[in-house]
Amino acid sequence: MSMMQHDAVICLLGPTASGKSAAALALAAHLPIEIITLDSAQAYREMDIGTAKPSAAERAAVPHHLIDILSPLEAYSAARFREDAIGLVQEIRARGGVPIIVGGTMLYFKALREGLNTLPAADEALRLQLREDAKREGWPSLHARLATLDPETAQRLSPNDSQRIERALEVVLAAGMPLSSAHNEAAAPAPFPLLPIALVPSVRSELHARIAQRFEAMLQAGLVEELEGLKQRYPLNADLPSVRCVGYRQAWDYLAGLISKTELRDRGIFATRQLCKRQLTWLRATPGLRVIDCLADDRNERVCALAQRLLQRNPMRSTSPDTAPTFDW
RNA sequence: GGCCAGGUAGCUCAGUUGGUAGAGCAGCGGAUUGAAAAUCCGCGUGUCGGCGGUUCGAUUCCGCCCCUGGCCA
Repeated sequence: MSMMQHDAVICLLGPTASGKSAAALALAAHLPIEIITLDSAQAYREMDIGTAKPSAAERAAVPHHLIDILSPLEAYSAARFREDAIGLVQEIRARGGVPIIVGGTMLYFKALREGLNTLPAADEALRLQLREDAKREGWPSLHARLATLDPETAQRLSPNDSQRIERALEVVLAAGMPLSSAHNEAAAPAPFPLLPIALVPSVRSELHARIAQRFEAMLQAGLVEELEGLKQRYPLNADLPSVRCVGYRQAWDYLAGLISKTELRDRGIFATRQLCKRQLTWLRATPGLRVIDCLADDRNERVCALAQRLLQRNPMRSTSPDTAPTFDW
C-alpha cells in the first residue's frame, strides 16, 4: 500500500431515493469531479423518467459517465461495468479530473472492488435454448441437470433460482468447466482503493414516504407515456432487462390492460421499496463503509466534508475513527 | 325505522359441523461472480367488532348493541 491515498476513488452508495445524485452534485462545488454512474437502469437510453436520471442541466454542469450507453434491447453486465469503470477512472485522471462513483447497483460495486473470476460471457443462443427447456420441464429439472454437471453449484442454488441455474448451466456447457471451480480461483481486485460512503436512512419509513412521493411524481411526469413511446420504437418484450426495471415493469402490465392505474401506482411503490430493502441488505454486508444519514438536513455538507477528508488524508495520521452510524439501519 | 349481507393479520379474503385460525399481497431478515431496478430463500398471536347468554369450553350457537354496504319505507 502506498504512502498516500490520493489514488483512492470515493464511492457514493445508497438505496434508491436516498439523495446520492444531489450529494454528488454538491461535491462538484469543491472538486473537479466527474461522475461514474453505478446504476444498471440509468445505463438505458430513453428511459429517463423511471430511472430518475440526472437532468440535462445537471449533466451539463458535471460530466456523467455510463448513462445512456445501452438501447432498451441490450443488456449490460457486472463485468462490463468493471472494465468500463476502471478505464474511466484512468481517463478522468489523465485529464486532471476527480472520478467519483455514484449509485446503488451493489453487485457492480462488488465486482469492481473484489473482481470477477474468468468466465465465459453471456451466450444468448444458449440461454434461449435453456429457457425453452425450462418452459417445458420446469426449472427444478434444469437444476437436476446442473447437479450432474456442477454438483457444488447446484447444491447452493434453489431449484427455483431460474437466473442462476441458467447462468451456471451456461458456464459448464460453454466453457466445459463448472462455475464452482472458477470460483475457487483468485479474482483481481480493482487497481485502486475504493472508499465507500453510504447514504442510508435513520428512519426507513421516512425514506418510504419519499419513495411513494417520487413514484407519484414519475407517473405525473409521464412514465407510462415514456414506455409507450419506447414500445413504438423498439420490439420490446416483458423479459428484457430494461422492461424488468422498477416502474417500467408495472407500467408494462398497465399498458397490457392487466392492472389498473391504482394498481400501477401501488405496485410501483412496492417494487421500489423492495429494491431499497435489497440495497440496504447489500450495504450491511459491505465492509469498510462510512455511513451518513440520508435524511439529515446537512447531508450534502457532511458528504462533502467526509469526501474531502478521505481524499486528502495521510494514512500516517488517519487513526481517528470514521463517522460511525449512530442509528440502526 | 324495517329487511338482507358483512365486520377475522397493515390490506383483500378463506376457515373453524363448538376445542382460540390461514392464504395472497404488503412488511421484515438473508443470499447475491457477465440480466442484478434481476433472481431466489426464510419469517404469520391476530382482544376472529363490543357486551352478555348457553356450554366443561364460544371466533363459531343465541340475544342485544355498535359499525359498513345494499334494498325497502
